[in-house]
Amino acid sequence: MPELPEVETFKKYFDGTSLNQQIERVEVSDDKIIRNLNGDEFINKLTGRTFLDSYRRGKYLFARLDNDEYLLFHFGMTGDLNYYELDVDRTKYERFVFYFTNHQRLGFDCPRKFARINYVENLEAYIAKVGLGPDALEISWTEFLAATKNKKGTFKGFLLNQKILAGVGNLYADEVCYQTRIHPASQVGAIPTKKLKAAFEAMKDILNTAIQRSAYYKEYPENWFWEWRKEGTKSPDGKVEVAWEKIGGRTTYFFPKYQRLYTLKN
DNA sequence: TGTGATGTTGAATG
DNA sequence: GCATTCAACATCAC
Repeated sequence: MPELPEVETFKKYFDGTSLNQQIERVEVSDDKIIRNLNGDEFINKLTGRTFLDSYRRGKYLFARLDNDEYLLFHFGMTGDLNYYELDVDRTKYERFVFYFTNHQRLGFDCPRKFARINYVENLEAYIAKVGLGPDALEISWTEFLAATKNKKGTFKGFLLNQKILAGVGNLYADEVCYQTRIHPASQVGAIPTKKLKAAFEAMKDILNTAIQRSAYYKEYPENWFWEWRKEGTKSPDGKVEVAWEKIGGRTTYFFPKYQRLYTLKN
């Protein structure tokens, strides 16, 4: 689930449920995903604290505490938040849970344990250390264009590179390429500026549309990846069938010929 | 039963 | 230094 629109949806859920309530108790059932603290340290750091607000950058959600330090949620592939009151609503994959003073709880679920939780004392220093680029919804056209200069890598790899711009994942990257008819293996430096501009705008539009629909894919436009990104689908002009390859290290669906491959000379 | 999965990281390679 | 590829992470679902 969690690419930028999904994480933005988690942010809204978190903000709407878990702010301004004191954490009375913390329970850790598996501290594997907590990267820089063990279970007991995590419990000690969070007990008695209150979340005041949150900040999302790309796929990273930073929850600010009342001591001005942060708890970072990175959802990996299968992370999820679960706000509930009764035991019956606790899930099988809950890894830790905050019990608030209002008798509600916020559980963090993660079947695959690829999520990463970090206790962050200094937000700016942390972001700098990770090398996280500007948020995909915040990056300006000028910055975006500048980042493409002298790049020989694939366009798909460019979109997925969180150090260049943060938030685009595998599915949305494919959608940007598809809507703008750019072959995902195109070399970044070979794509005309006009095409890059179209991709930049498509990216913003796609992410915003997804956010408006709360990243709930069943409500996405009918011609989006949920429909075309599967075996046997025909391109809009009816001429080719969808193909897939590993590009930028990820399984990538695209329509050969329909999406133009730009390559640098020699 | 084997395979791949919406993500990141670090090592190895070119 | 840069780009790319691959394995690892841990588990589930098809």
